[in-house]
This record gives sequence, structure tokens and C-alpha cells, in this order.
Amino acid sequence: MKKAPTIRDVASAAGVSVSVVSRVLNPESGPVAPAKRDMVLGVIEELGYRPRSAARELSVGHTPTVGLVVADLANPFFAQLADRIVWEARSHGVQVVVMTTQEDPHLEADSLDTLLDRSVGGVIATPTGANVEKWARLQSLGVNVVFVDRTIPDLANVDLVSIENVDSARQATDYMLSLGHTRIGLISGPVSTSTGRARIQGYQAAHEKHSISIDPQLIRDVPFRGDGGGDAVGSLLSLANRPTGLIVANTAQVQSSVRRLVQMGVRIPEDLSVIVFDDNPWTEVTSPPLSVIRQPISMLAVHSLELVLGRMNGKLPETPRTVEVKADFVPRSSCAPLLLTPTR
Amino acid sequence: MKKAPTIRDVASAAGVSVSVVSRVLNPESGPVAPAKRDMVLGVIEELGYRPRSAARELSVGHTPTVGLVVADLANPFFAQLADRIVWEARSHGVQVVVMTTQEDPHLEADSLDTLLDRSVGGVIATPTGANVEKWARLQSLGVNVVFVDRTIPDLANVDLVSIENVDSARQATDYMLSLGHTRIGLISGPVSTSTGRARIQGYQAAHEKHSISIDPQLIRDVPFRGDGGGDAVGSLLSLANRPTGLIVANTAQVQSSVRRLVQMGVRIPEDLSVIVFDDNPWTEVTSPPLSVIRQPISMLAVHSLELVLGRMNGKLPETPRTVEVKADFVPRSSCAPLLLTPTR
DNA sequence: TTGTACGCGTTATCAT
DNA sequence: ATGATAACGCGTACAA
Repeated sequence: MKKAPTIRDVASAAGVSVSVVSRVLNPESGPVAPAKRDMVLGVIEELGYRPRSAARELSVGHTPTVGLVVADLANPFFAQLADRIVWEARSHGVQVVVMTTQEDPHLEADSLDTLLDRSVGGVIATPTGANVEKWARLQSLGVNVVFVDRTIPDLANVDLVSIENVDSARQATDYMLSLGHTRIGLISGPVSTSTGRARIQGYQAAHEKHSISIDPQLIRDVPFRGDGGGDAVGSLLSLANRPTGLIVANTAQVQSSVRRLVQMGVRIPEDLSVIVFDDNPWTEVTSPPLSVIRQPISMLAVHSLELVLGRMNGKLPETPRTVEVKADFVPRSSCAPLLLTPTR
Repeated sequence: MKKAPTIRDVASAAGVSVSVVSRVLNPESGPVAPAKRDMVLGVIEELGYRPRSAARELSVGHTPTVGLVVADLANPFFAQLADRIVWEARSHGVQVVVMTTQEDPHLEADSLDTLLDRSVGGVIATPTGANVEKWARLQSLGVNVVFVDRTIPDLANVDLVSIENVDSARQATDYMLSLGHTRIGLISGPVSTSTGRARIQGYQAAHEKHSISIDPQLIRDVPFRGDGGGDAVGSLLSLANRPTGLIVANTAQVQSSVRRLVQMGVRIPEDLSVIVFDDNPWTEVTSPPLSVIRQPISMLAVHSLELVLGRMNGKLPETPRTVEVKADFVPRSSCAPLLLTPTR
């Protein structure tokens, strides 16, 4: 466990000054004689010298690092998002510090403080919905913030990358209505989030188009956290006039919802037609395969990273951007036309 | 975007010296008058002061940060592992920098360099199997390395946390043999890894116990990377004398294997009894639910983190440790007794 | 108990 | 084209 060489070691070993070595490492910062350049490079290689990022950070004031703040990595949606972001970030030479909130505002606040201490250049997050002032402060301190998938309505001036929520929900709902279903359950995210509201809006729009009125009981806005999805499923199916279709539009609750469906022995699509918002690989191996709104996760990743990096390099106009990517509806066999024989 | 206050700002605002402020922040480093302490704390709060971690790191030489190097986060196993590690790390006040290798040695080497530059105190990894000398160098430079799930045989002196691989495979195989199956396909990891070898060993042990000979064709050691699992499934099932049971013991290949099974329309367990090594939530919603070897992922996380942190604090003996945790076999309905009627 | 001064490794600003 | 030197913000002997 010998200690690593510093730039000074390299300099003296090469018989030059530290400035030269520094310029060899950061070519854009100044010229250096080609001959010397190669020889310094040789010494660097030989000594196995590597610049310490902490020193650089202290000197330049920031880090080519982005913080990623998601609910939890156990959820395939966030896991895949994280995967793509980490992957994409690497190709840009930036590291990713991952923090999870478990949808707990308290933990989220904590994470933000930590990221601030590390002077990350930017943060990509799926916000819990709270900590409005904290996010604002983060921005005012020069940290570039980009929200993915959801955003906080109260918070203006923050970039957002999401799918076309209204349209996706409209599409899914429209499909079910076209199959003849008139009572369609909707499990959405909290109305306090843009995502939750937009998807409900799409659901309503489709109903209007088909001139079908909505039973408010069928709309369940459940929190991202906890087992709200499963509970909503149970409660929807115990309704006197139970729905014949179900749309799970809360990404964080897809797992718990489907699991409950299976536990209850609900026959799909005979008892219930189902569509979920998820790009999970496993939706294809359930029986029957589930119809889904396929979230273009890598698009979300690419755009959000592009936004943070763009802002870090100051190559973007001041005005906050909103990027909406299309999400495809993928019909599979979990939806069937409504038969005249009512469920029981 | 005003610039953040430094420790000096706090000191002058509080009318004390920087060292007092420093001691207030790091109590164990020295005493400070209670009265002054509170007032300094007040000023800190008021100014919103937060120490810059880069400066501290430069000063003390290391960081309370661990690197996590896994194949990819799109695989539920790694995702959950990452989730638990990030979670556990937070409670110890350490951050996690996540890097993915996609099972590519080149990318892995890259990651290690980067982590070295950041002077992380430790690294938790599921190694690709290559980069032997690089891992060794990392250690010699004082970075504490802990492998999880797999290890590299050539590399001594590395801590390892894994499940009881031999026993798990033995258990699963034994179960199938007890059901009367005599031709059981095994999809394992590469024999160049400890995991791959151990699981094959367990498979063999069970056969010996039942005095059943093994057809070498039934054992497929496929790489972690790529779609080897799916291909192995296809090839196993197209054998003249095809197996009636299948054990997928390569965690990274469970997804592709099961997907292929579904694509091929294989009836489980009528055509094939199946057991997979995975703790994936989705194994319960497939039809039928899959029998699994349940990997105690959070145990893996807890132990590996405990090991790195323990080493970072020098609170552990020099000698490398190997922690093996038990994995339960969870029988579900994907396995059935072998009927006398052969497949077709 | 408190304050001073230096070191950590790198980049940036100057002269040369 | 090159070299000396001052930041950068914090920890910490050491002196008071």
C-alpha cells in the first residue's frame, strides 16, 4: 500500500515544472512542445500517475458528477432508468452518485444536502413531491436540476423529461372503451404530481370522446410509496358494480397491483381487462402477457442526461425546458372485448 | 447563484477562528466551550454553511464513499443488490458511486481507474472475471475490495460474500431427482468463476447421491453476458433425448432463459419442470409461479457493506474473509413428478 | 480552550 | 513554450 504519485513527482521525474505536466493533461489549457509532451506522457505512464479528482474539484469548484435521486432501485422502472443513465453518463465521462428516497421526503432532503456537499454539477431526480423550497435552494446554488417522469407543479424553472402522459392515458383508455368497456378502473399517481393529474386527464378525455360518463369511484390516485396499488385493486374489485377493465397508470405501483391481481385469482382478461404503464420485461412472461404503455426509458435517460450536461456546460438557454417523448401502446392478450354476460 | 460560504466566513461571522468551527464540526478532534459551540452552530445554520467534501477529502486523503461495480442495473438481481447497498450505505453516512460493466472487462477496467481517481475507500463488485492484475493493483493502492455473488479464483486475498452455492445447487437438483427426473438441464455461469463451478459441483453431488450418471450435454456453462441463457434453452430442448427438468443457475441469464421458454410455448411443468436462481418478484406472477432458489439479497448487501466499511476503519483482521449465506429453496408449481409418458 | 500556519494536489495567472 | 506561485476549503499539529 504505497502512496500514489502526485503531479509533482511526475514533474521532477521528468525534469520539468508542474505546469507543463498539467498542460499535458489538459491540452486546451495551454501549449507544450511535442517532444516534451511525449516524454512527460511516458513518465506518467511509467509512474502510473493518476490525477486526484478531489484536488481538481477543489481547484475548479465543481465535479463532472451528477446525482441521481430515485425512489428505489428495486422497482424495475427506476432500475432501468438508472441503468441507462449510468451507461449514458459514462460515455460522457461523468460519474453518477445514486441515492434513493424510498419516496420519503425526509430522505430526499438528506440526499440533496449530501449531493450539495459533493458539489455535483447536476441532479436528475424523480421527486417525491415535497421539499419544494429545498429544490429551489439547490438551483439557486448553481446545481442544475432535471426532473424525470414526474415533476412538482409548484416548482417552476426546472427542466422536465417525461412521456406524453395525457396522450398515453387517453390512448389506453380509448382502447378499452373501444372494446366496449364502460367501467374502467384507473390507478394513478397522486394528483399532487403532474404525472398523476395528466394521466387522469387523458382518461377523462377518452371518456368524453366516447360520451361516457365517469364514476369517480373508479379513479384511485394512490401514493407512489407503499402498497397503495394492491389495496386499490382490492377495493376496486369489491365494488358493488365492479369495473371490467383496469389501467394501472402509477409506475411505482404496477408490481403491487399485478401481484394482488394474481393473488386474488382474477382471470385476465375474462374477469378483467388490464393495461399497465411499464416497460418491464416480465410483463411478457405473465399469463397472459400484459398490454402495456411502453415507456421509452432510454429516451428518458438520454434526454435528461443531455439536459443536465448541457446546462453544466452552459450551452443551453436559461429558460426551462420540457421534453415529452412518445410512449407506445402495446396491445397484448390481457384485454378482451366486453361480453354481454356481466361479471356474475 | 451566489457562492457558498466557507468555513472562514463562518469563523469571522461568529468572531472565532476557523479551528473552532472545525472542531465544532468534528467534535472528536478537540474540545470547544459549550457556549461558543452553540453560537457557532447558530451561525452555521444561519449562513447555511456546509463543508465541501472535496476539501475534506483532499485534506484527509480519502472519502467515505464506496464504489459499486455491477454488470447492469437492468437485471433485477443486481438492481436489488444495488438498492440494498445504497440503502444500507446511507445509514452509515457513506455515498455510493455506481458503475456498470455490462460484463465487459474493458469497461470494468475503466471503472476501476475512475474509482481510483476518486480515492474511494472501498469497492463492492461482481467481477467480470478478467482484470486480475488490475484488481490486485487496486488493493495494493489501499482500496478495500469486496466481491459479491462471484469471485475470481486466481485472486487470493479478496473478501467474498456469496450464497452457499454448492449446497443451493445440490438442493435444487436433489429436489428434481426426487421427483423422478433423470435428465436435468443445468444452465450455469462460466466455469472460470467460482460461482459457476460451485453450482455445477452441487449438481453433480446430488446426482451421485442418487446414483444417477450425468450426460455432459445437459450442462451448459454460459457467459453472464449476452443471450446465452436463451440459446442454451433452445439447444437443450432440441436435444434428441431432451431433458425433463431445467435448472437455471446463472443469475444473469434467468430473464433470457425464461423468456425463451415462454416464446417456445413450453408448458411448465407438463413439458418441463423448472427451477431458477433468483429472488425476482416476478417469478411469482408467471404462470405457473416458478420454483426458485431465493437469494437473500439484503444479507449479501449487509455483509458486503459491513466488510468494506470494517476494512476502511481498519477494524478487521488482515486475513481475507469469506461469508457464505444460506439460500432457501422455494418450491412452487413449476415442478412436477416425472410421468411415465415420455415427452411426446 | 483558542488561534496560526501549513499541507493536501491541482488548476490558473502571471511573468519570463 | 515554460516555470513560479497563488488560490481552492478544510484538517491539524503546534504555539499561545
